[in-house]
Amino acid sequence: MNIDETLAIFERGSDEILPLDELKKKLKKNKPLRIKAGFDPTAPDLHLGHTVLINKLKQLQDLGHQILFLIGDFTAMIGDPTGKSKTRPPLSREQVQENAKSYTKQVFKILDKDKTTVVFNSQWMDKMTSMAFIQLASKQTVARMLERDDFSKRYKSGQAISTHEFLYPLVQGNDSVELKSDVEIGGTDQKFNLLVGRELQKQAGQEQQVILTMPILEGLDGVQKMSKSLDNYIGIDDTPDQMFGKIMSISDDLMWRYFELLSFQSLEAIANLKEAMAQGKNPRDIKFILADEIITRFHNIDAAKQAQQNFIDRFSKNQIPDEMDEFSFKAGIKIANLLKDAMLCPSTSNAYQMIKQGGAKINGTKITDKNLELKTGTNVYQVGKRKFARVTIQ
RNA sequence: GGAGGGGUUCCCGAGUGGUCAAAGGGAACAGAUUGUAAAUCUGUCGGCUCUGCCUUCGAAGGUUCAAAUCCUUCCCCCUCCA
Repeated sequence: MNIDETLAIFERGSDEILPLDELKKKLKKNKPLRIKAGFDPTAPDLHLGHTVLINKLKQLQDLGHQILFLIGDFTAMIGDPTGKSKTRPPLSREQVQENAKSYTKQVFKILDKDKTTVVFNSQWMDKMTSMAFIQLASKQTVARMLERDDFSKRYKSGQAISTHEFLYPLVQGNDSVELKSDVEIGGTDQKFNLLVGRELQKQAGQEQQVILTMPILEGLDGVQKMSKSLDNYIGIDDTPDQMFGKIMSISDDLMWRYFELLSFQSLEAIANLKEAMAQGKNPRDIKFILADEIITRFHNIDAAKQAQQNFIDRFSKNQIPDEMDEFSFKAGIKIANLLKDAMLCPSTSNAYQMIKQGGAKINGTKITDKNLELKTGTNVYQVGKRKFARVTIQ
């Protein structure tokens, strides 16, 4: 494989490679590159947003480069301010370690475990003296820190920035010095932090790392980035049915974004699908294709087919799902309390509203009377289109 | 250290003694429509033993028949000056 071909793999789907010439130089040495990617062990459940980056690591790993998978257990205790409009609450050491364990386990569904070097930045940060830490802090000015987009936004809009948040980019940059990384990969929101790594390596007299940024994947809402805390994510541990449902719920525009960043189909194939939609093909069917590919990747093709069938049965044919939570109550319970206790409504007030609006059903029949006397037996209770529970009245 | 501004229901943000469970927007939820999409329209959007009752407006006290609104103390945030 020649350098141009290799470069194409680096570039595919990436947002920026800075500076590109340096990457070419590094590749010309014909040695495996040390490729660093850092992760905060804050969200123990990986989602498709993370996989955009991990897929890239996998591609580079397959080219024979060395992946340095850095778990920011030390930095997690600072709480990365990147992309946050608020100070992030720091995690305890116990939480961090637990998260890190589950993190790596999931990552190795994609990366080759034997070829990946996992490191924790507490390995060197715990040993750093306060003197060394202050020296590290002296390597960057406040004005430079405030250049960072999210810091300056928060500063201008009058939101709090704690001093320790300034340390985050420095620690991350210092990690690059410790690891002598050739390339660091991160999301576009990490650009500033990645550049600090270059800066610190230069000051340490090292060859500077090249930075490669990957686009941030939008969550199901299509606006904010996919994240667990915003509950707009598709987890790689989600069941096939969950994945299918979530993928189908995204907007048509977002579907193309997902194709671009998550599909392994060629750009040409994706262009053909777009053309087909313009010709009148139902966008729903194209979404099916996307859902199939992703579910096949994390489960298998049979699961994908089954999920699709379940989806069609459930929604297109308006059937109720086979599996749902089951509850049992004593006779005499009021309908509103039942809906609340069966987790179908967050409160009895809300339950009354749902009944009033015709959103509550028993076996598909609308509940119209809020004082309805419930007969004993087992029935399917439903609120809205997707919340079901099998309830037994004793 | 000094001066000033501010903390309102999930978020933003009105509200300066009663008509305030608190305007408006966003998000969310339900209904209609549909491709369980988007857009649109309608409604809801603190809790409960639900045609009524109870609890909220940074925290704790106080004044008052009555407080998100006034007073006191405390906590937190921001701006300018040093």
